[in-house]
Amino acid sequence: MGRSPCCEKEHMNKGAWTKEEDRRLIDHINRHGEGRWRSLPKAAGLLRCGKSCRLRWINYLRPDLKRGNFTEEEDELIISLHSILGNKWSFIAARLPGRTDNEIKNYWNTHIKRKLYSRGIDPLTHGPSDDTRASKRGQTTAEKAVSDRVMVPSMTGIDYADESNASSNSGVTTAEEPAKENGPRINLDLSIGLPREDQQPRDICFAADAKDFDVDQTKRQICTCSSSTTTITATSDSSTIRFHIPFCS
DNA sequence: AACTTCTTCAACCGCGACTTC
DNA sequence: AGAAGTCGCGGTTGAAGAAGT
Repeated sequence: MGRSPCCEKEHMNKGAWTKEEDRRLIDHINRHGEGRWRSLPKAAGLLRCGKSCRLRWINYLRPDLKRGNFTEEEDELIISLHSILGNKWSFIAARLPGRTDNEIKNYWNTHIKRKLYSRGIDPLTHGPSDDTRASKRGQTTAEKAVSDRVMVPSMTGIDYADESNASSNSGVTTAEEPAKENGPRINLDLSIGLPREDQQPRDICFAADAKDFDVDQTKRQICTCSSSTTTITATSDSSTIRFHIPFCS
């Protein structure tokens, strides 16, 4: 069967964008808005793949982008978000207005990693630096395990409180923690979504997959929030992960 | 000045998730 | 139900400029 290519590779421009291409893309999006990336290149008269147009707009041309150096506050925010979220650059970017996931990812790899090493902190585990564990490039098994197994609510403005284990990421067991292999393996597989049309305003959906984690089925529920915030807690014998969710009015 | 090595970051690629039909 | 289309994410690449020799 196979997937059809995202675009015709032949007769397509690749590499750096020219000023004229940028102008056409900006002009088209200003007139028609974002989206419909697949058909955009033809409509805008660009010999580019739709994906390439989307990336160029999101990472470089969007008017709300904040160009320039990262501030010390942004550095620290990225570090603390990364300690919770791992390489979930899009989630991290959602908390830094004007910054893109690609920009943060590059900044992490070129600046922050080095900064953390100089502080004696392992950027992968956010624990004490241990050169024997840290790979020189790419994601370790542990890091991948964390990012693979914790699905973070796709809303901005979410605070995470982890009461499980102050020294570990969200109390999640990882491939490099075989000693805990026999303990409860946490795979909350949480998802929190915006309310559907047929739900009451300010409702949120909370679903926990109980495959690997003994979640009380009563917690699989739709929680109605009557105040400006609500807290959802999932616990096992050894761990608690709490999502504290402020709502926008 | 010429060459090499290092650093940065825009852009590409592959894949999974989601949507549409 | 499932195939096809589309979007978005995260890892990786490579060109360009900076720094070092």
